[in-house]
Amino acid sequence: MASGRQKDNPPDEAPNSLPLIRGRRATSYDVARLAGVSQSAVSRCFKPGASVSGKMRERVLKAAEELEYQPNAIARGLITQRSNLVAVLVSGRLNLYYPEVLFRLTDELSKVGLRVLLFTVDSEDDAESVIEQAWQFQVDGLISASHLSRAQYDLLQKRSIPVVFFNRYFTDRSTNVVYCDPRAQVDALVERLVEFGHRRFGLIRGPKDNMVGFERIRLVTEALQRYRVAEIREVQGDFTYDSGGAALQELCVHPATRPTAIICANDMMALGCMDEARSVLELNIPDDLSIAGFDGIGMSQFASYELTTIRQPIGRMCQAAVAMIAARAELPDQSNERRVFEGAILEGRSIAKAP
Amino acid sequence: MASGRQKDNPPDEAPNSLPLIRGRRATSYDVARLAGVSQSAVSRCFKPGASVSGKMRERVLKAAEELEYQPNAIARGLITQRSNLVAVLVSGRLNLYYPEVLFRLTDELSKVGLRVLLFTVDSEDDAESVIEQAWQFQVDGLISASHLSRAQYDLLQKRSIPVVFFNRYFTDRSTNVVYCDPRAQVDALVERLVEFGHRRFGLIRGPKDNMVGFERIRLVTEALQRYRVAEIREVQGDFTYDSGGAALQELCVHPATRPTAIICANDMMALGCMDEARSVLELNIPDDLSIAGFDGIGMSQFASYELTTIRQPIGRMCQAAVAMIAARAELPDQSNERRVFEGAILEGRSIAKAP
DNA sequence: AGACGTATTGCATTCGAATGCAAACCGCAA
DNA sequence: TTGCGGTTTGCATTCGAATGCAATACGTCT
Repeated sequence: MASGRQKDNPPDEAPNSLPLIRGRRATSYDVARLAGVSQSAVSRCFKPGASVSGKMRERVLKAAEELEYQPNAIARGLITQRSNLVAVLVSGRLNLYYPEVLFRLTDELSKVGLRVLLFTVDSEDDAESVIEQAWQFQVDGLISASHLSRAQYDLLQKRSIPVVFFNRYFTDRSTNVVYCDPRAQVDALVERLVEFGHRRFGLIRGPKDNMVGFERIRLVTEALQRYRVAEIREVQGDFTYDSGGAALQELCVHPATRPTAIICANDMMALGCMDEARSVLELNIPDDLSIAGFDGIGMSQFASYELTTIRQPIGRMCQAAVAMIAARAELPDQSNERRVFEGAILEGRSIAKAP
Repeated sequence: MASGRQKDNPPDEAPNSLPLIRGRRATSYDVARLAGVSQSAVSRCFKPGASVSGKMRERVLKAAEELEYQPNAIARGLITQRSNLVAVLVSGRLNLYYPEVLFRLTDELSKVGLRVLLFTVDSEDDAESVIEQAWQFQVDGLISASHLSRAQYDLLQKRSIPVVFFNRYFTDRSTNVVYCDPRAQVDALVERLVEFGHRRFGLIRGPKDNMVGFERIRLVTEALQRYRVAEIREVQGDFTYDSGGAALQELCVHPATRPTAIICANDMMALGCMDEARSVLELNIPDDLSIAGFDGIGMSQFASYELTTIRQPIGRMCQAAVAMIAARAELPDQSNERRVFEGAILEGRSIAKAP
């Protein structure tokens, strides 16, 4: 009775019937029947390293091919408790930095047999529901390139879903992190600007809740203080192009004492800044105003900008993130890891001697 | 024996134990036990529109909350034959147009309870394996914003996976398509340029295998012929920034007879073109050379470019694509649908009177 | 109270693949 | 031939939720 799955179906049409049996996809039972073996045998033939004789494997694979059988990932996930899905969270506001990361992550993940369940997150509420979704789908791990609250992270921990943060972290929690530390390059950049004679600096921050942006500006500030630069004006941006232009206006309300060098927490704002400087304030970059950014996004190197910026080694960072999540999908209880990468200065033409 | 799932487990610790029972997630059985009802009752409480009394629903939901129970999407998918996953295929080469589409699609899909299984596709071989993957995961549908071969499409058809093409289609197959037809805008644009006195045109094509790029250039050519413009030079690009610059060089090998107006099959190439014109050929845009593009990507409106371009109503197109795929996930056997959207001219400052 | 109709609930089975265990098989040596 | 060790194979069960069907509870009317 319980064993009766094999051939107590209503008398079939031809045994070697069409690939799609009555519109349904072929199952391991169909293959087993056609090959004249048990369902378990079929299953084993698709599991690398299982104990199967050559003869058997051959017969099964032939039958499988004939029926166009592919193991059902859903059923497999149910029994193995591994979905082979990784949730990837990216911020939706179009930062042009995220897509690059996202595509790289996707490629790397697929190399190790993991699929991307994509979520865009724009607010903490979004993140809330994303976590529920990810949980429902039994994801094997989660890579977050967007903001998560501590409570949300703790929830993931409790549910033992491995998490890797991409370019963000908590100061008061140990987590898996892939991170780019631009310290050395910030120093070099600031030294360079100071040597160029800049004494009045403008800094454009990222959104308040963003660690990376905050950290970048902090490093710049510290470096400037080391060089005894006193005139530092900071204004708030939100990583978007428009906010870069607006921030520049704010920095230049008193034209006489405006900064001669501006460092933006990301490239996108730097571009906004350059455009605003040229087209509205009618300043020459870099002769009248030096501008630098962070990230090294593709368009920062377009001929119109040639921005000097501190680039992240995105490719290697994505590889690292995937390696970390894959390892933890395999063996969930590994200790947290923190991989820090160096940045690199991308020499553009957006900085020069102070006017 | 067969019924023995309910309480023949080894004697449990406390019945109202921790949310994660021995590290495992709570199942509907756990909830049922805690609430003192059957598993089916729990299932029904999570199915909208099922027949459940208020009393029961209350008890179950309370128990579920206590155990932090969420239905397991994998198990549900197995039995219902619906995964609630939609495969989204985008081209990986960084076109800056895809990310925008991708994020929009993701948002819209999540509104109707569908999740995105993301795949990047750079070659036909990629597509091959993507289709296998999608099939393994029993996706409820597939939205393709990248190239698929006819054979691949036919395979999806045979497996009765609903497919919606985004901005591409076959001329010899009926498919579900969401598409932007820029005909009217192309006419208007060409008329405008001709009125501006342009007589020598350069056209920069997209990659050979791309329908949309081809179609755009075809429409432009036809419009130009209608206006009796004879001097049309076409060169090949591949949608990237760099190829735009290279194409411009090609068009200007004989400076004396170079085009005075250039239309590019997408914005990205138009930007490359503008930059090349300004920084290498030292031409003024738009006074020496008019340039126009297609897409209306965000950066085409940056102050450095202010490109005149034909925009796609991406938002509405994504909504349409999602509506189509959602409907077909629900009822697979609907006839194919073809939704065509109008473009819109985005007035920039990149075109002017012929020199 | 009894009869009937409707709204709830539970039982048992199902989806498709993986796997522990036992049975069957093979080869080889005694 | 028998016996032993190792390899293949199959049996039966499992994962977690959904659902057709039968059984029960509940309410209403006579």
